[in-house]
Amino acid sequence: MSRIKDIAIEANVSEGTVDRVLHNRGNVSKKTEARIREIMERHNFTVNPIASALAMRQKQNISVLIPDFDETDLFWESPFLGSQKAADDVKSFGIGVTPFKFNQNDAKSYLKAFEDLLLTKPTAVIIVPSFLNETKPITRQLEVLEIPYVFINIDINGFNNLSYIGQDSYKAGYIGGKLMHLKNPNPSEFLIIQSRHNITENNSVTNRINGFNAYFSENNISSKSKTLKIENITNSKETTEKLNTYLNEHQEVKGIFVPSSRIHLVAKCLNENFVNKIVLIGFDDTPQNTECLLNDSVSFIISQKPFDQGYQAVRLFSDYLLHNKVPENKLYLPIDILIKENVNYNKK
Amino acid sequence: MSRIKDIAIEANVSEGTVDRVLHNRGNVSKKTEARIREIMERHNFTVNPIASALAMRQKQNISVLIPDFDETDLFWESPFLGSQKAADDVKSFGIGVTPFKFNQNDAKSYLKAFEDLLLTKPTAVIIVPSFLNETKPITRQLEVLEIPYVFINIDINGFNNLSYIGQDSYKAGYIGGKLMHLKNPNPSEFLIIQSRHNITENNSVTNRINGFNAYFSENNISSKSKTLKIENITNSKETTEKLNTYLNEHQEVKGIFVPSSRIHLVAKCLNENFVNKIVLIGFDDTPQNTECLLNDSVSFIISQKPFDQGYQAVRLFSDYLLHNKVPENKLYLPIDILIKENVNYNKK
DNA sequence: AAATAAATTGTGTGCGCACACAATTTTTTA
DNA sequence: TAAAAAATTGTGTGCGCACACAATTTATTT
Repeated sequence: MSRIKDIAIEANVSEGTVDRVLHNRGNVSKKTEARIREIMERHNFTVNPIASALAMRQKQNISVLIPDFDETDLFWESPFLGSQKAADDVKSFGIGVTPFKFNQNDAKSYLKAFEDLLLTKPTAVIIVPSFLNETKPITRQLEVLEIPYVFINIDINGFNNLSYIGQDSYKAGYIGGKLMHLKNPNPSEFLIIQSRHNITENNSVTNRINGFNAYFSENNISSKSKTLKIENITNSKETTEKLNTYLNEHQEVKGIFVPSSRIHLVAKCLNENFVNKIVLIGFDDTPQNTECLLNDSVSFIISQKPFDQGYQAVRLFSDYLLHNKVPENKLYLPIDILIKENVNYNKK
Repeated sequence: MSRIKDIAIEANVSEGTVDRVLHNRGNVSKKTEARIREIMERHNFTVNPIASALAMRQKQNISVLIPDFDETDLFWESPFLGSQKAADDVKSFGIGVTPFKFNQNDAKSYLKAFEDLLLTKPTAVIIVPSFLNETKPITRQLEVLEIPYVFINIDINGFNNLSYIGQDSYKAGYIGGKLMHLKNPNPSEFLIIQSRHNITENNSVTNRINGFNAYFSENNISSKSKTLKIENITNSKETTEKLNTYLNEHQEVKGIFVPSSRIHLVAKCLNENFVNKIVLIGFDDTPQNTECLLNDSVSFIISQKPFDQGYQAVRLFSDYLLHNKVPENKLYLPIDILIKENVNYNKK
């Protein structure tokens, strides 16, 4: 592998000159620049990233704008851990990764976290765009400063994000429909549960529901679905009451589809007599949901690989910042089908 | 992040001494060694792998002993590509990865490839132990030379391999049983197909079959399975004849389980009139098998993540060689359940 | 106690690159 | 044509570590 020194010798110039054309620093005559470029190309020259990283020392700084997590909702822990793992992988290349957390129920905290973030002068930003309106001014600022950004988990359009990393929600919902049908091959009725939370959150829930329903219509299956809204699904009393009341009144319901990570709440609130009769399908392998698979209260969990979202986003930026590698516009992660028997092999 | 220099200053010694204890080179009095170790631990010191790699220059050399692949059997392409990808990730750390391929039907080529491999003086070896008997002398040589080795894909016991990276075959077969049952909830009869090839190859096929059957017995499901041996499954004529003759004589068969990557051959040879009546479940998302999912001839493919096997093995050794990180004895990869709708998201 | 051997510790160089700064050459101006 | 300015090119240092080699201290022998 040829080094800057080798190129310099062959071009009959000093290493500094090669360095100049390499980094487009200018101040090189067109003639020698052309000569050097030719030699570099001929030798297929690439800088030794190791030596480069060592010389540069922590120059790149990736910031992550991500919802906070606690015991009641651990979902966002995974992307966070993923970004940490990736940070560990790339820290030797002089890339730092700094998380900035916000309350996903409070748009103001989103803006506030971004302010803090901006003060640290990041060279790239990873965003979970929980709030559509507030995301506009944020991305505008980044664009003015020429700081590239990607979205993870929530795929919103009309922005100049370098890439989106996450699930194809529609397809994931579609798979949910297929699995539900698999467990209930005969024409049946299914219940889709929505919570207030889902509405403000993002449109991936909507896409999942559309995908779920599309499976049945596209395949001419006469099964139908209805939607039950539970304002505050984290409130056990409300959920228990609404859910079981509905099911008592609609004995024809054979399955419940929860297009969010809250399937465990539904499983918990379900009356004993329904547990073995109704098929539950939900999203995201949080610890609580995993537990539901293991105790047989939930049949399938569709995972959107949250860990990988964080991990890949950081790696994507590393490649972009270090090697100018332009990523795909959409990086759809695998849609994992988790059951009791394979869920434990997916732990990180 | 503290450097060797910082440790040296605090311990009141030179950098060379710290270096000695760091690499266990000896020639350090117990007293100062203890002092240095204490300081390193307190500061949570780790060497800067970048600087380390730069100083060492390509000293580590990981060799991979892996079956060859061609158009008729692309399975081994994935682990190969995985190792290449990982090689790319770590090459800057001075780690080279060299593949050595053998014919998986020819034990001699296995030994021959190993001979070539040994001549390159590898510092670590990744092995697909296709041949049990021949693996013994191979590993013995490695042990004499104190070269660490791991197995991927095929989990054989009684060796001093640093780790095994691959699938839990039994569990994967068990999941195959569950999926088969899901598609055929009523008591049914299933057919398991074995080829001569499987026998010499490895015991993961056996484990998958055991797992498959275990699902039914453990859950008190009265479905039964029978085994059909097809000597040379790659021979279309033989396969077509044996398969359809059997099925004609056993109309009660509702599903076929192929515990190898050859499900596409079965799908191809299946008579028209059986295609929509019999559920097919197989392993490994090779291009041919993927095609079968997409054209609905196969219901489920269980993937053992062959790409990841190659990738993880190289990464595992990197961590081991560079940071002395001792790996798990068994690194079981996720068991992916692939269907028509999610198979394309798993492409690399 | 001096001489020798052994154990322990210190020093210097290079890995390939980035970047500040110095030196040189070329062009422009007076 | 000499002096000043601009353009171009060269030089040196440090990033943190590995490792060969040199220097020093301590233990052993005569």
